[in-house]
Amino acid sequence: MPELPEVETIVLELQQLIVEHIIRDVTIRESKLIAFPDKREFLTLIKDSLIEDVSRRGKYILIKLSEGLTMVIHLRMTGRLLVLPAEMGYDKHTHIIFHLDNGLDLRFHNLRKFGRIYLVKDNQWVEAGNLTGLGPEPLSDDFTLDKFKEILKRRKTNIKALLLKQDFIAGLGNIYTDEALFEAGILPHKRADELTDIEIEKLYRAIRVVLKKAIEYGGTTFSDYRNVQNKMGFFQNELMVYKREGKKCYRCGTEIAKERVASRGTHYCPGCQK
DNA sequence: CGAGGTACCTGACAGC
DNA sequence: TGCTGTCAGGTACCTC
Repeated sequence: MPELPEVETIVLELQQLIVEHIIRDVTIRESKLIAFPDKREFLTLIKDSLIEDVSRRGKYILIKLSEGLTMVIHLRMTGRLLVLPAEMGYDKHTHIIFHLDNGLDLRFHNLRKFGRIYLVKDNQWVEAGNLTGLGPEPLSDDFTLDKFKEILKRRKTNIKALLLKQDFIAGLGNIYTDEALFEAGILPHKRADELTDIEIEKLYRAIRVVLKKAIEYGGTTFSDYRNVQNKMGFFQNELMVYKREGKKCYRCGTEIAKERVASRGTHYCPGCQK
C-alpha cells in the first residue's frame, strides 16, 4: 500500500514519538514477519535497545538503535506502523508489538502479512532486502535531470514499468506513477527511449511535485493506509486519475481510462496524455 | 535486458 | 444468503 509519501509521513511522525525511547520488550504474534534474524536472536538483540533515529530509504523505514543495530521495516501492501497507548486494545492483524518505556506501543499491523522486518548490525544491507540496489531518492539532490535523462534514453521498456522499478528510482508505486505521468502529460505505455527532452523534463518535475504534495497531505488512504495514530491521509481527494476510471478528467473532461500496463491497473486521461 | 507469470495473504465487492 | 471470481498502495523469484 504505502509508497514514498505514506512512508515519509510515518517516518516524520515516528521521529516525534519514539526517538530517545527504549524498547523494553517485544511481543511476536506472527513470526513470519521477522525476516532476519530468527525470532530468538531478534528478541535477544532488540530488548532494551535505545531508539536513536528514524529515517527512510525508498519505501523502507530505518529505525536506528543503540549498539549499531538498525531495524529495517517494509510495509508492502497493507502494513501499518502504529504508536498507541499500551492499554489500547488491538485486533487480529496486529502481529508484532514493541513495548516502549513511555507507556506507548509501536505496533506492526499487517492485514496481508506481506510486510517484513529485518534487524541488521551496522550496515549489513544485503540481508535487509537489498537496500544497496535501490535507485536514487526522487526528492534528493542526487536525483538530477541529467541522470534521469541518461537512463531513460537507454531503456526500451514502457515508462510506467520503468518508474515502478525500485532499482531505477526508489519510492514510486502504482498510485504516484499514474499521477506523475498524468501531471507530465505522458501515456504510461510510451517507450522510455522515445520520450523527448521536453517530456523527460516534464516528467522529472511532475514526479517531484506530486510526491511533495502528497507528503503535505499526509499520503493517500483508499483502504489500508493509516498514519501512526491510525488516521487516514488526505491525498485521495487530490488524485487526478488513480481510481477515477469512467469519471471526467478535471482538466479536459475526457473520461479517465483504465487498463493493464506493466501488469498493473493503470489509470490515465486519453485527452491530456500523449 | 524485457515481458510475463506465480506466489505470498486477507478482505471487499460484483455478479449470479 | 452464499458461492465464485477479480482486484488491491509490493516485491521476490521464475521462465521464455
